[in-house]
Amino acid sequence: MGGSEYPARQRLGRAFFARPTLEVAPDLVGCYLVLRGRRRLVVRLVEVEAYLGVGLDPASHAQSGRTARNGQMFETPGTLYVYVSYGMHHCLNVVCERRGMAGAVLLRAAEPIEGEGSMRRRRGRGGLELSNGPGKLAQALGLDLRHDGADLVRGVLGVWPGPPPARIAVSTRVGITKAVGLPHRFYDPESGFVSRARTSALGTL
DNA sequence: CCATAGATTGACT
DNA sequence: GTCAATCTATGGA
Repeated sequence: MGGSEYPARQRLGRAFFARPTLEVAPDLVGCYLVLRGRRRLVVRLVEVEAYLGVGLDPASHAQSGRTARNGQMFETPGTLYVYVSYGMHHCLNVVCERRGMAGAVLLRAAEPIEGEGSMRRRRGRGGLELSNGPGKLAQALGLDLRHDGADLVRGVLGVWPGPPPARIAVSTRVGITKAVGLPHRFYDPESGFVSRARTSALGTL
């Protein structure tokens, strides 16, 4: 045990992320996101959304090709894509697909597992408000544009396998106005930290 | 150049 | 329930 493992097995490697975004997304639900800093922060991912590549997904930042903002979506799988939402919040995405092909999974909500005090200090509030939304999660972890491009396979931030949820619910994505019907949101229906808990699931995996 | 929408949140009626 | 905050990207004049 040398601090590179949480809780016991190895972190997810490049091959996990270098797959179609719609395969990676549901597999991330139940995984641990671990940040090694002054303190170790650990959260359990409970809600994610898939965003596809050029010409494949009108709601995706990559829909119309590469720009200054979305460049990381086209880069190495297993890296972090961070963007600023509504000019003030940060959102975290895990880059998928092979290099050159855009695709990313938005991390929408997670349960605090370790370092909750640190997260509460950053958020200025606690309970569900700690991390039950994409902007809240990024703020709780102290992640922003400086972390755009961070390597999840080798860096201080990583993803570890966790006990798989009993069920994974599928629904349409939250807060978009294009491609509203696509079933690209995946979450653990048993978690109270899921945002927009009232939205009804289309089914379960 | 100007207008507007947006993968959101928090404060307020 | 409504709405403002605040910045990027995009589309039209």
